[in-house]
Amino acid sequence: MTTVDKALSLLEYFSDLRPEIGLSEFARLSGFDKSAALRMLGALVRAGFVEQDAHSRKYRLGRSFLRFARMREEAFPMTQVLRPFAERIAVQTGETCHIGVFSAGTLSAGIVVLSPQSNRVHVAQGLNLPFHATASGLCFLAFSEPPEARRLLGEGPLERYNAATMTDPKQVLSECERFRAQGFSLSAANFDPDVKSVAAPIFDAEGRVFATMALAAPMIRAHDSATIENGRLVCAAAMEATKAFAGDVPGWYAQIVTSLDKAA
Amino acid sequence: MTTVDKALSLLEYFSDLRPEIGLSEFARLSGFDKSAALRMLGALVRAGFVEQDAHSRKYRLGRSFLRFARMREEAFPMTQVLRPFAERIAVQTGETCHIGVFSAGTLSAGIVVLSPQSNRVHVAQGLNLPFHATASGLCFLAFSEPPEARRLLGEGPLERYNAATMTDPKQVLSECERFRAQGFSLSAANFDPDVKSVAAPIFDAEGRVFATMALAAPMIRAHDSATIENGRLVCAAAMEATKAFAGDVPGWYAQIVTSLDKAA
DNA sequence: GAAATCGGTGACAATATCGCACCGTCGATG
DNA sequence: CATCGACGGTGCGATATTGTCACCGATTTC
Repeated sequence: MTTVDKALSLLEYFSDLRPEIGLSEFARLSGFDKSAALRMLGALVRAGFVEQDAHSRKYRLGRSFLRFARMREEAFPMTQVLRPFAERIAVQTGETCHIGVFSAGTLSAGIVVLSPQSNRVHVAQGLNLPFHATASGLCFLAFSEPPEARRLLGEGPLERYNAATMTDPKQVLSECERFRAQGFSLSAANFDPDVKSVAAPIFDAEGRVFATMALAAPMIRAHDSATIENGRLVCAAAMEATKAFAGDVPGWYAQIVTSLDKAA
Repeated sequence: MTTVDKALSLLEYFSDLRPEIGLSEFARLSGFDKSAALRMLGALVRAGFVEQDAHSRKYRLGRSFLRFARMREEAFPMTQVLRPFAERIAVQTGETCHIGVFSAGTLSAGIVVLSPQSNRVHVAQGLNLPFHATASGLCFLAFSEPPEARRLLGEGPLERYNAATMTDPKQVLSECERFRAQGFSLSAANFDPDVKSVAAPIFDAEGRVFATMALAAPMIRAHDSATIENGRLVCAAAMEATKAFAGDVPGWYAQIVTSLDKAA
């Protein structure tokens, strides 16, 4: 682990719930010495990645992110390209659609299109999507390389969100095998007790999954036939999205999707 | 200069014109050895700040910026708060308004609201605003601490964009003194030969300028009386924006603005 | 008003980084 | 089609940066 890794890892402690962090707090969270943390924070401040409140002396994310995010979207318009697919399928199915984007070890809701219905599932923009307890997360694991999937899950036991949450990594991985064969993942009440979701993978130019498209329905509407149909639709939409993004759909995956279509 | 500084400085070589950079190119641009550049890039890749095209092996900005930019806006909604002020003044004056945001040594157009008129000045989102040749840049210098301003300008000679561009730092700084006393900056044909602009400072919670609000008009509409009126309006709007952002308007600056209003 | 916690500093031993030589590969050029 | 140059990337010893700990004054807590 280089010093740069360590410095950048500090940023991961920020979240919607913890938008400001003090020096000692950083040291405690990261296990680094205060003096080391301070030096790294200094560099992050100089680069504009964090800024310090002059009064409270706490640190928060800096302005540079806005600048670089804009440049990235300009050069490589991922959000713009993927959003229309999420919009279309949200209207088509009447359910909330979100796209989970993987970066630096975490999967989060990068694009959210809420269902047009009044009884709908709400997903907050930027919400963290745990790998073992959401359709998006399970889908990501299912279509990642198995060693990578194991690494992301860790040793376990996994955090429990409610009664149906799977907490054993082994169980999660075996479920993932099923999802991989089936083309999309399923999650019923693993995260939110009243929500049932399906998710399909979006691949990058190297044929690696980097995002997932998910449909989340209130349990009351999620009878089996609707769920299967949603699965089929989300697979088709995710595959189209992959192509629009200049991604590479692996041949074996395209086959699964076409056979799903034939079955319908 | 710590290693973290060096690693993060690599990101500054990306731009709209140079969205992808190879390893040797990085080494040449930065002056670091290839091996050192590679190690730093590795850390940036692991953190999701750059990603590598598997085919061309070139590097580009990564997905993490989207995630952090969203978190920053969520916790600290700068863009959302400032935009309405730019919109209002663009309608009021009929000219293009942009807000220049400073981060990591550069000023760039973070918010742009184009004039409703058909003959209007176009400013690209994210455009770099040179300190010595734009109203925004001059305004930023004028209201920064003088040593900071000198540091940002460098030794000179400054880049020339056309005949009217000031290329001597001394000249620029003396102009800035005038702007500081007057409350807003002026730039006629310094950057674009057919554009005349005014800009006023937006202050952070510590009373330091961190952004500028600028109005840019086609030369044909920019007679003296219109320019002075635009200056007055942009000062008032920038001051309101500062307050909405929980910024601290220095007393002496508020005085200048009220005396401008009285004169009108 | 004493104790704990805060942000931050300084210095030395420990360790990661710098810089160089070198490798295999690719694409252009004669 | 052989050569050349530029590419991305590797391995290693000399060396500069980092980790660690003691300590500082200022605030906050009790």
